[in-house]
Amino acid sequence: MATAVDTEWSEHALATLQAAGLRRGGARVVVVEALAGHDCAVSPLQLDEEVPEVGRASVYRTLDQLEELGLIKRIELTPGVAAFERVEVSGHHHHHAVCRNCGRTEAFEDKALEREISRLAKQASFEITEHDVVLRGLCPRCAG
Amino acid sequence: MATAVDTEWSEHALATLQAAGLRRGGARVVVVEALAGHDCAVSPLQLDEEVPEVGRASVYRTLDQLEELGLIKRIELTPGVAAFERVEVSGHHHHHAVCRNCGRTEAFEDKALEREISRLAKQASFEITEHDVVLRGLCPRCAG
DNA sequence: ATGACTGCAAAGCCTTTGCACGCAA
DNA sequence: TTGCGTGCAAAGGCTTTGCAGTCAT
Repeated sequence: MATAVDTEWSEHALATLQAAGLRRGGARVVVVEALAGHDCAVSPLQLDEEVPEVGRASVYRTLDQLEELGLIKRIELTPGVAAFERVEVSGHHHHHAVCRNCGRTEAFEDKALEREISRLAKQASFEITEHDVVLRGLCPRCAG
Repeated sequence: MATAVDTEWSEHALATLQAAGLRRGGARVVVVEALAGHDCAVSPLQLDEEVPEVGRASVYRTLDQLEELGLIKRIELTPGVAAFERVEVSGHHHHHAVCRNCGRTEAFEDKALEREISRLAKQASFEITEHDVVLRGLCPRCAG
């Protein structure tokens, strides 16, 4: 998980937007690049603070479009607060543990878990395309 | 999974509320009984419609208290819409598949999945007490 | 030139809060 | 009797929508 800006993703995202017939508008590009700098979930309002030059409505509109195109994924780690994460082209992804006291999160990956989930996805009557796993409890600091 | 009212749960819930020093107020009892009649997630507004005699604020307040006491669990199946489910004393529970087109949900249980999750919970640095798994995709009807 | 894109401000929705009355204990 | 519990209405917070000007193509 790189801490640097994910240029591979942002280029892919901008290309996909373009392929979908959307213009490379200023606000759109700025939001995509802001997202490229986050390795984990960001809320729309956080993002809006990071890019004061972009109107809040445009941040929300861009997030909608990116989600629609499968470039980002929506998750809700804290009740009532939406958050978005990049979807890597590789399919590589992680899940989260969230502290119910302070909201701190920890990301984790697990192959065995993914295997069970693919198995379930296949046996479900739905055509499953994504999944979320969230573990909740107390972080080391809050558990004292 | 019974389709009848879960009186075991509602009695346990009312007893727990009482043990927590809360009074057996009219609105509280009505909301608990309404919850006892749902086997899967219900939203606060749905619940409020079912019990017109109870003020909306009381529905929300009661849900907060029940969640606080671990008698119900909050999940978000649809973006921006909270939903609550009873927590069975037995610990027995299910997860959900949600249609991203029509919102229809399907509940499922899986022992192997639960095993993987307990394993992860143990190895995490957090003290994990609960977890959610949501599968998303298209239901048979929407997948056509 | 043309219509998509943007920012701003207003409107919407769900949820929470304030307050005075009513009821459980 | 006491103060918790409740309903109503107002306030809050996040998100969406309308509209007129601007910019990408």
